[in-house]
Amino acid sequence: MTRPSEVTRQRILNAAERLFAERGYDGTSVRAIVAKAHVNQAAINYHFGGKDGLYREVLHGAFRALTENQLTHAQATQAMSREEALGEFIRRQLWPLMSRDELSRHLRIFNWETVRPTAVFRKLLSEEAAPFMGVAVDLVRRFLPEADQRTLMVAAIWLVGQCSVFVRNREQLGGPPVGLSLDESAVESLGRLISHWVIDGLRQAA
Amino acid sequence: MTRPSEVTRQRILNAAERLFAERGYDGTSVRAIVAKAHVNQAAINYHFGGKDGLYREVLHGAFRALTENQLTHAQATQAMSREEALGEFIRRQLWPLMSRDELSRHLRIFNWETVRPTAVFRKLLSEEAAPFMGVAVDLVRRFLPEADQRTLMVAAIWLVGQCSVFVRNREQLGGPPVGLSLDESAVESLGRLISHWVIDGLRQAA
DNA sequence: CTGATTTTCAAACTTTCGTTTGAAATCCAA
DNA sequence: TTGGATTTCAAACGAAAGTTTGAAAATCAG
Repeated sequence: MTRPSEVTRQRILNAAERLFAERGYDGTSVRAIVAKAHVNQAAINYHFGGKDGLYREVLHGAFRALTENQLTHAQATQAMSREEALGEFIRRQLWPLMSRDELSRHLRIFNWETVRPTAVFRKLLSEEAAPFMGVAVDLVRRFLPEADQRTLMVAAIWLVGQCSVFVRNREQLGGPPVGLSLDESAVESLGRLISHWVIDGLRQAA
Repeated sequence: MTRPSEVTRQRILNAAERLFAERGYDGTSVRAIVAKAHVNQAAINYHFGGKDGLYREVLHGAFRALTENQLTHAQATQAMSREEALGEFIRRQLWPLMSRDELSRHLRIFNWETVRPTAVFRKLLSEEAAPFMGVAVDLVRRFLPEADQRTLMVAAIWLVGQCSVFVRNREQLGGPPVGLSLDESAVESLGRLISHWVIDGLRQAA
């Protein structure tokens, strides 16, 4: 295990993550990656066994970072009231709107996968997404204590989706015909609005 | 204008729409399209001036069909109560879950554009999406008559996004760890749940 | 039917893709 | 320092991409 080779690996991973997030797997060429990473053409095949292996590694990294981010903050919300916890959850969902570059990048990679899931991604999801969904289920359960398993699951997915339309389309929302500004204070008020609607919706439903 | 050439055009458009929806622009080769359409390799360049021109045409067609579908049904909801109208809106948003193949295909093409918008798509959106958003704005205005322009717009986008998480991820939701069945009756009850939460959320907010 | 126009076709062209190759350079334990 | 292993490098390979070409076929007005 030599150290200098590790910086090459890391340079490739870093460049690849950015390009895969920006242009997707098909839209990213190996030559574009090695150019951005300032490494040799053959380095990808040497270190990762090919474009596929590199992508697999990037995907794993993004997934690890995202779940880690979610789960660490989930503990903090245990002590809050259900309304505070939900507001906090939604605010964190809106984080990518505020130039959280790394987070946004990881989400973007997932967005590509949403359109056309890779086998690798499907496996990753089915094996390791349970804790992530568990956080959302626990959250809605505090509003719907009597609901059955299926309703809880639907509510959890619904909750996760509340912000995604804003996060996913933030570029388009800025221009016509919407013209929604999304600076820091705008995102704050957006979070308040969504929290308000969601809390009232779930409260009544109980 | 000769008629036989029109069937070639149409065969190409049909095959291309399916493949672009399934695999995206980059993932679809000209050779795959002509094979599916049973036409000659050069036909795409002859009739559409290239892969780009063909994609442009497919995108326009999908957009036209979607807005048309939305606007014709919007008139029918004018006579309903605001709750009925909203329930109807949400039910229609869930349509693609129930094997509305053509609709699903058009939506899928848009989903690819959401990840990485084409210049063509951006132009299309900024010039022709206003009536579409208008329907949603009119709908939420009946719940929030006193709200300002920006709040209405946010609420409209929020409303449109209510179902997209289910529609967009329907493949993954079937498998672990979620295991959500989405047959006809399940989609019905899903629509009722979402309508319930949204109506209560907006009603309280007023 | 005739002749000009439109449309189809097989084949080849150019470029770009991911990958392979084998030698040169570098590294590190002994 | 030395010698074997690891890592880098420039170059080339074969496959697949989008496009072009020019002749053959089909079409339609007159």
